[in-house]
Amino acid sequence: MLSSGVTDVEMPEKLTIVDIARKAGVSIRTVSRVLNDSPFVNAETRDRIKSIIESTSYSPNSRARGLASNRSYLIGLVHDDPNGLVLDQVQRGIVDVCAAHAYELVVHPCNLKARDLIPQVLQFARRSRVDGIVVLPPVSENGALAQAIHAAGLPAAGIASVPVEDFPLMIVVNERSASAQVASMFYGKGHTEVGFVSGPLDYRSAEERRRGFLDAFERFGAPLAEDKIAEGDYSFQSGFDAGYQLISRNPSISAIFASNDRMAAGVLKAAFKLNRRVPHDLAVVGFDDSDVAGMLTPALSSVARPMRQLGSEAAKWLIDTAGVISKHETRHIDLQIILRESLP
Amino acid sequence: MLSSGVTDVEMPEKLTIVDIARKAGVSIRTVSRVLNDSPFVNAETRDRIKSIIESTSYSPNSRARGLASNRSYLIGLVHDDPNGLVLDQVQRGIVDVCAAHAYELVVHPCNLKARDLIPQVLQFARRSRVDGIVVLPPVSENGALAQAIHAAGLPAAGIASVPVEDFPLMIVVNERSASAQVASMFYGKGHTEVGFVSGPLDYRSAEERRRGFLDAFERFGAPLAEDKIAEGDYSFQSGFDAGYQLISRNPSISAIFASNDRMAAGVLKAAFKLNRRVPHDLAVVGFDDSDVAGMLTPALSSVARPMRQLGSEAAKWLIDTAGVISKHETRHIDLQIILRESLP
DNA sequence: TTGTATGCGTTATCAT
DNA sequence: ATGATAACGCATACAA
Repeated sequence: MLSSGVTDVEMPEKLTIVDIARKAGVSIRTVSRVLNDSPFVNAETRDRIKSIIESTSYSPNSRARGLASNRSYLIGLVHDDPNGLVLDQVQRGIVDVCAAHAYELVVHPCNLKARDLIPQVLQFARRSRVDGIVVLPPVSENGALAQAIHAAGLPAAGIASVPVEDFPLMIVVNERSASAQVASMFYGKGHTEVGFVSGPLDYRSAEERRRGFLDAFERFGAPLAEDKIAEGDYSFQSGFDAGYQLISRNPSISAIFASNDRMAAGVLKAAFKLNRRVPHDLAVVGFDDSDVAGMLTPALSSVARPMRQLGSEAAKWLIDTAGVISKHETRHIDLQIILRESLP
Repeated sequence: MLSSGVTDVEMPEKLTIVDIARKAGVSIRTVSRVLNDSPFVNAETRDRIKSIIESTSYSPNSRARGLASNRSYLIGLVHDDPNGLVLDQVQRGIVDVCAAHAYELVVHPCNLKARDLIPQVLQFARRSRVDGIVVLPPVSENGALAQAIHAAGLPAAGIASVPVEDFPLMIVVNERSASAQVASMFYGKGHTEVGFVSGPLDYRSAEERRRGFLDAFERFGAPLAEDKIAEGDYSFQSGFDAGYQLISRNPSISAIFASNDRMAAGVLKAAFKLNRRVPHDLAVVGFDDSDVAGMLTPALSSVARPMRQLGSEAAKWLIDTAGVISKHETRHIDLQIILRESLP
């Protein structure tokens, strides 16, 4: 079976549970007990076996394990184009937890706009036989997908800005309230004439951020006029266009909140073109606290989501419940605004 | 075995090869042949079985498959902190290929500076039993790790700026020559007084980029003086410091090449602080063509690596060779410079 | 507390 | 061209 290629040197022969059992002079059943932390093992026996396992580089074959126990020890991650920083952080958060439980992380980048998104994701789950999946926004906002996942009996943790039914674990990132906080900061610092760059309104996150910000200003008795609101599509260019429009049409504007960092970067550029100095003439705040925030000139203040922690939480829940889901659970996460140069 | 939790609705019963065999009125051996594209099957029988598989949502259990064939159908990705864009692109590139071959991608973010990096990576490979791994820079630059991986008999594809021995497939990204191209562009556009911001010289990539750029200017007969070279650590702040120093000490400088986009962003900021207009007074070029490049003001020209394609190539090789490595192979990849506003 | 034996869903050897 | 059947490495019902 093994190849005879040139690289096929004496690679350490694969040990099995049988080898360990023989070395320890016990049956494989006992070794299995030790591997699975069964309490019904003589302490001394357990220690002996454990030390043997330590000294050899034995690692139980998770495929065999999964085959016997009907689990895969795999967690899936389904996402589409979050900014890179988010992706890295989430993955690390998940792996942090996985490593401690001998689980692995399988990733499935997908295309939110694809017609066959749902069958694709389901097929991924079937093929890989992951024990559960973590779904990131904006994919997580797709209710039909969540429903399909649920119907397939696949444990899933959704991370989104609003509760999405059908996710057994729903981690709701409180973007609306964070956006309201941005409004408060603006208002508190004396910005009464402000602009808002919305994301595409078919994204729930965009809607949340919008409502949070606009409603707050209404409560302050200073609702934004139509011409102080622009809709972008989360792209840099759309942010530039929106910013350019807002600023040139409303010379009195002293602050702009953009629904993500990309668009905020576009606003900064528009301000530059229009000779507005940030933050002197115009304060700007973005959303995501992505990689770029600190690299822009001026550095961008932004709303941060603790993605690594969220990844860990989701993974921990999936592993702990081990497929036995007794009831759905919703958690709410509050966000923090990272202040940099663009909002003094 | 199955839980009785509330979510445990009628989930589509799992079909096995036995079910398919029965439906088709053949033995499982024949179904297995079809699944593995064996030529020794009657065309008609094959079609019948295939259509049955299509109509049911049967998907072979890769765990059982792996157990029997001693493969996992898993590809591992080992990396540490490339910029997020790189990560997403590489993962998509790998998954593109994996999906077509019923493989999955398992990720292992690690810490390059960790003392136990090597045992950690090896343990990851043992535990997950991946069939092969892709190692991204800068982790791939660690020769000792490559050696250990090789000694463990684990098929691996390394992506780095220089050939690293012991990687059966070595994809060398020609960063030196790309950097020389940047030098040529500078020189061709009349920039003779230029600055260079190097990465930390214990990174091979930093060394390559440095050599490429500096050597080129030597060949032009315009070698850079010491005070036109600064060393950063790939961070934004170090780029700012380096840029500030270079510009203030050398008022005549008309172009700066920074070894990555983060530092280039810092240079842009330094230029801004020192009232140099980019690109009018100062041209700037970065490296990575990361997410930020297009979002900076002015937009940053940068050297791009085709990470998605590289991911695909690496995965394809790992899957095609299927563990049977007859000889080591080295491929060279040329890069492209993406021109934006910062280099007119 | 420990061991025996069966089965998980495939692949692959050996028949036929 | 097709079919029994023994692995593969482990978990677990059942015995002891």
